[in-house]
Amino acid sequence: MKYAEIIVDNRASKVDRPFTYSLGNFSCIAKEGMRVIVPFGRGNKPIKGFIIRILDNFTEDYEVKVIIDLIDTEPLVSKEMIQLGLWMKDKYLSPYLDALQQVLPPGDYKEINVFIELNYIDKEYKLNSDENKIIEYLLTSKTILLDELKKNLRIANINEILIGLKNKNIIDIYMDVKTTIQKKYIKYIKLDDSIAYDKAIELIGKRSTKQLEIYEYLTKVSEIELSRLLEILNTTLSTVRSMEKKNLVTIFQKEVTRNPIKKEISPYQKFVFNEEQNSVFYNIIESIESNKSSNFLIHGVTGSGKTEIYLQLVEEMLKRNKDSIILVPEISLTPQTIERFVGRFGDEVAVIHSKLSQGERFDQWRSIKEGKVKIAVGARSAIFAPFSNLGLIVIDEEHEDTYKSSQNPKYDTIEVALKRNELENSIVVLGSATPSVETYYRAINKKFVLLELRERATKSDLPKVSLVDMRKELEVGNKSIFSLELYNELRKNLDSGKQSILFLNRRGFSSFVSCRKCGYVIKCTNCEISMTYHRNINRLRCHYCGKTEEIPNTCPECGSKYIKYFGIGTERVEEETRKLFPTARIERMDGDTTVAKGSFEKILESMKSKKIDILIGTQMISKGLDFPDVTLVGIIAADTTLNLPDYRSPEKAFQLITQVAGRSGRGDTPGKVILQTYNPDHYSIICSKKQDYISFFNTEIALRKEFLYPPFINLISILIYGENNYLVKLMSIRIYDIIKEHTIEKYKELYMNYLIGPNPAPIEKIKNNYRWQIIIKASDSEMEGLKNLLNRVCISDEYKIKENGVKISIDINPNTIL
DNA sequence: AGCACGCCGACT
DNA sequence: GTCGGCGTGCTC
Repeated sequence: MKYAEIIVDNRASKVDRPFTYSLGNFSCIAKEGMRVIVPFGRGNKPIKGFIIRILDNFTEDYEVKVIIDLIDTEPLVSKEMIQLGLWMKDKYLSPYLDALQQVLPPGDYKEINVFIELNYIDKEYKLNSDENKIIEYLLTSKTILLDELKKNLRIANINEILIGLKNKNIIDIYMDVKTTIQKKYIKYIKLDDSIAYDKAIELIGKRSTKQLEIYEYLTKVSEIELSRLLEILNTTLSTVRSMEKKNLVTIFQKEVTRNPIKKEISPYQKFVFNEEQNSVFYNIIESIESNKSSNFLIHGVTGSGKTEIYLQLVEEMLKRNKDSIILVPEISLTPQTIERFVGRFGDEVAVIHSKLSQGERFDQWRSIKEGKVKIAVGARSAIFAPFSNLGLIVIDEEHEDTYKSSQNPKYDTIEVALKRNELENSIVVLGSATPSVETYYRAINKKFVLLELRERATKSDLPKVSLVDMRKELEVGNKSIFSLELYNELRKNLDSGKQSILFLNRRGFSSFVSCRKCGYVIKCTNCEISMTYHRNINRLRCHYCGKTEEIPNTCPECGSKYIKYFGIGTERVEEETRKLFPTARIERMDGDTTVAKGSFEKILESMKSKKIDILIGTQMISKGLDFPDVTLVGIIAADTTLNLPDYRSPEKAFQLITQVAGRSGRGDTPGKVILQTYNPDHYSIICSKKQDYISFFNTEIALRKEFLYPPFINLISILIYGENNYLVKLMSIRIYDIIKEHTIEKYKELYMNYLIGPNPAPIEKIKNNYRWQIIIKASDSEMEGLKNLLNRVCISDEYKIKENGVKISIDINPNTIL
């Protein structure tokens, strides 16, 4: 008799722990990763559960119950992936269910159905009576739900028999997910053909030219999508409606198949490496061949050809019959990277991105699990691609903060990759032009093999960056958002037919609205965040909760009329640019102009085909874009990121400037970057002007060491939030007191200020939730004990401090502490 | 989260 | 006496 630790399907935090059950008759066939039905609670209600561990014996002094049934015939995921999930649970203090969700098939794993399909009948093999019953049942219809088979046949140990049949290739067992998405319909229009031509013309009448136009058009095409008809003939629904009333046309619904339209991707040719690329590539290959499980950091300047190295590494993996995972920050941000992988490897690639529907997502997952593809390209979650023979994990632009999850489990993709590596013996390759301070520090300390690419692949020079002190511009009377130098360069570029990019890290028209008399700043009532003026809707908008508001004529505080807009956003940049260069073709790309599906790709396409002279955008345009004719990048204001109250903001500013600057001069013509700032003396600005990563790193790492920030220490952020500020504060104080009581003796001597708070978070309120924050600094060796304490205080509520409606979010080494 | 148990007040 | 209100505590 064996036993199993089972995670039960119940979201309540009180039951988010393993329960031990006896496996009874299923002892021999039950495996980790299978789903079961167990009796739970006093009423022994049957619920679904998931086996995380099999135990050979059981010695605790409580009674165990016996599982009712085994749902699966084989595990949903491998043992390694379950290990990975459990590791995340511990590492990031997340609930079991959330951690396991990541490694389980996408969608609701409880809704996965197992199907049995008849394959062929082997005449040589003699079926026993149970087997015969199953085959006979399968003959009635080819595919049967496992559940149905169990219910109708009532054969003891049916799972075992089925596996036997599967091994003899007589049946197929596979899984599929119930798609809960409703079908999508689109309105179509066609002529009612029971009305003859003459009769129809009479009904339309002589004055209705539009109706006649529609009628004539429909005789030609027979049927068409309603919205397309309106667009083509430039007419409105009311015209169509009046025709419908006369029974001239019929409007009907047609189901849309959700096949994502696959853009025709042209093959991407292999490039010959330059000397640097070659040495980096062989360095990695040698390490694979000598079977040293190793981790690498490729630090290569923008445009140094990192992608080609990844591509050829993947090719090497294919030769060895090994699988590869390629992670990119966010799929829509780097369409060119995707095109290159699909262009080179075609059908071998599964692409996992956020726009996939549930069903499509499951299909991609299954093709990976079943070994139909060998390469997965995708955003963060693709790190959990269920390959069985993983050889390579590439994390491109490893410094990007999308690699840290902000939902439970709040995992860091790089750490997960390293763990997967450890479990599955593959290699990890990180790449960036501006590695995160943590990663570079680890590389220097030999945790990664550091590989450098100092030249651009095309031998073009890095763009020349010139710094403009905007305070001096103001002194000489230039109140515009463009410095004289930027204006002149833009003009020059327009005249010579080159493309330019203008970057500003804030959308909207102005950054805040304030009263000149009393200084009152208009803030969102839900979020305590200053609201941004958006000219296109002529309203104020909160960038946290999306709420919009009328612009007041007088100050709500003092009643004065001197309400004014301050700061600039991309909308304003666009307007000013159009004013200065009325003939230029200008496009804006930010969160507001790319909400519509496909609009992002559309703008990139017109940029590629040189239908845009000046592209204005937010950080959306800073990554991975490669347009050879862009020779000028203007950074309107480099300071917005710099001034945030977060220890990482100098790093973020440096990375952003370097990445944006890297868009310039990637072709034959040397590029130029104009960097406008009000802080020309800040080390972040100075280093990015010189494009000197190393000196930035040296300055930053010294500061981190002095003020005790990562990588020298771990940060734990405890965010307590809820709608009742009093209760939130009360609970924060209780949590703080308990932590202090348990740590003060040991920690106080080590660090002066290891426990910070409880304070209102820098953003005090988001979506009507008041937020309080406690920050703990702890060394690696102290983490274990501390997490244990936090688990007892904040999660299992051993100290009974929980208040109704107050929630806690714990983040280990968070991205930002806002 | 559910669900049973139990301790108290109102009622055919 | 007993029915049912909800507060409390447990779930392998």
